Amino acid sequence: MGETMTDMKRAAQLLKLLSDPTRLTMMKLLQSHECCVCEFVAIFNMSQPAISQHLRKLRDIELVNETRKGKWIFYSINTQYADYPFIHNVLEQLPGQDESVTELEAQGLRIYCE
Amino acid sequence: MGETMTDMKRAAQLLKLLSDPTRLTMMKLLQSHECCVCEFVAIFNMSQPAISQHLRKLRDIELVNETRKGKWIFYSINTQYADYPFIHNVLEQLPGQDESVTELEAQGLRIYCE
DNA sequence: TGCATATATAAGCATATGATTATATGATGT
DNA sequence: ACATCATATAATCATATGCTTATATATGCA
Repeated sequence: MGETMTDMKRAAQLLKLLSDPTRLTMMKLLQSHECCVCEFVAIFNMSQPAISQHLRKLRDIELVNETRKGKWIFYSINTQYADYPFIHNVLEQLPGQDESVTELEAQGLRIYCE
Repeated sequence: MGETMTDMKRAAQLLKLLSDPTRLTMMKLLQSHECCVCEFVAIFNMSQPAISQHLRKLRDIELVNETRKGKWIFYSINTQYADYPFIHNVLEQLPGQDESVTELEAQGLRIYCE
């Protein structure tokens, strides 16, 4: 069990993507909930372009999928991604981030799409 | 099993340390062999100051120990480090780097200290 | 059609990163 | 004491990173 990364440069590149607190938390959140951009903006209390730029990095290597639902664009983890097991294993070691979503719901900022 | 990181910022900081190919490979190497600086210089074919500076970053947070043996300074993993299980788990997913050491031995560049 | 909302992109900028060269320190051996 | 080897540190520099502000694009609704 546990496929190993074939290439150290590749592994380092993936770790670099995860090495930003915002992106790392995003990925952890996405493990349990799809999120749209405006939810991330509320959770991280960060400007919308800043959030978009973090998501772009995750999207560029296809670590996340984007799906438009009406005026929102939802992001989700691309579990089909070749090196996803590696990422998954790292994320598994991190504390859950569900309070962020709970808080978001409490503030009425959670976006529900059918 | 598997203690989880308490803090996402801390986790991101550690991942950043591992996110450089040189440092990541160093850590993987150190999992099986103590190494001195000149061995790293030979393995990575990189300048001595560059190697020293990577080691410094690992040393600064006490992820590695240094021990002087004669004129050499050997580095080893500090397995007592609080977040070492986290690091270890990441490293376990990476391919072994033993060929580097084998090659080093073949070149007669391996340093043996009693 | 026109306006608001959601998101992406571009440009600019301050700071971080990782290398280089030059120099300092510390141990070994004569 | 001196020369040499191993390593660390300092200064410098090019590039990368992550934010900001401004603007573009796409959808939904009156």
